[in-house]
Amino acid sequence: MCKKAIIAMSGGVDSSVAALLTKQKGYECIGATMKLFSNEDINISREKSCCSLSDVEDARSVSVRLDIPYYVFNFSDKFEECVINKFVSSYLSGATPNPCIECNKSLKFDKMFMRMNELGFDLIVTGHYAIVQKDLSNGRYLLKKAADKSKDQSYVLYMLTQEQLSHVYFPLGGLEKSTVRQIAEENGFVNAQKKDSQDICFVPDGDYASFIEKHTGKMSKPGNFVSSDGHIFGRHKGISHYTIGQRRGLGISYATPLYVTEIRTDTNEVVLGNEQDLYSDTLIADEVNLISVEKIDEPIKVKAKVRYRQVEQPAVARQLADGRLYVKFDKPQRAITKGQAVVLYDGDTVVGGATIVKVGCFDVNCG
RNA sequence: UGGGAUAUAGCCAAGCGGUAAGGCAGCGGACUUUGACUCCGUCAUUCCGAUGGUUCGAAUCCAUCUAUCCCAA
Repeated sequence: MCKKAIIAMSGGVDSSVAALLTKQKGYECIGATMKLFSNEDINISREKSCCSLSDVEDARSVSVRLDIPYYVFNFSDKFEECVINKFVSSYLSGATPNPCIECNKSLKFDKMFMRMNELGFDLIVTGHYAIVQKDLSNGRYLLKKAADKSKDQSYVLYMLTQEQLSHVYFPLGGLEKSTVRQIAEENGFVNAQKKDSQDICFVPDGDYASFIEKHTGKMSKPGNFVSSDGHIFGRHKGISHYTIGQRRGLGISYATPLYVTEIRTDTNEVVLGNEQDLYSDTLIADEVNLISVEKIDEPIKVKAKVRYRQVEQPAVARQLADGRLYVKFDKPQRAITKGQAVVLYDGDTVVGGATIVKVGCFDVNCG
């Protein structure tokens, strides 16, 4: 019997080609774009966000060409609740969130799954560059890096559960990006040459700090830039304007480049220091999701990365008694940041990941 | 108003008679489905505090003025 797939179509070239490939595979397909927020609300042009009118038009155009039904699902309430609110509160608490991961977790692979079940479909298909495989030895579904390592998106998919993995399909996992564009070209897709998306979709002008001010209705609160030994460099624009490791936009002239090394919410201070002050080798992360293993009883050697587009670094990981993840890198890493995700790899396989909550150079003895 | 010192781009700063380094900040771009980092480009078109002078030629030497700082009063 033929599988029924919902293609999550953003309007971009990747998900469009994913739809084509899924259809070619003989699945019964429908295309769906998630309406995540109202563009009017955030006062942006139609061109640049992930579910703007023009994106919907592009997705619809491709769906027509593929002769598959096309729908727009309004998930804006959930998006506001799960992505935007978390994004804002994370920044206000001095952390740096990754909203794309949260969106994948709460929308693409959760809300969309509910819709999939309601409609009696079997699969969610997206244009992500990653590979899902079943480990025949233990029956677990594995998430692996894409063939095109420069486009690999397994990092932003670490939170997929076994249940979700058993119902997703990533047709682009084995393809090069250039091939995907070529396929789009050959099939006359309107978005074949459309630029890759970037920036936060609901903050297309990149000014997320202003977005937070508008969303909360409160102006960010200026405070002092200080050094670790208490010297005051000047005034900052408000904690949410900064992230660990940030260099540009500080507006402080100094003999050497200055970087944000610490954000102190209690005193509303932003600590600046040198490049070498940014390195630390240990972190603790919560909201753990493990994929290739059920749990980590004994410390395991892994490769780990603490941000998208970082080459994985050797580390030892283990779970603490409370379930949180403890990761110690062989070598100190630059600008490990609270709120970002740490993702563990065993070769090309994602072991699991979690949200960083504590960073430093320390040891944890209790198991 | 005795003595000493310094005045170079938004900030710091090299230059020591031969036609204005560099760093920071800023700006532009590349990279990127998060924020960053990084990389590339740009940033004093004969005003180098001002005015004169010496010299083929001065930011660099001289004089005066102005400003600021320090020490004495």
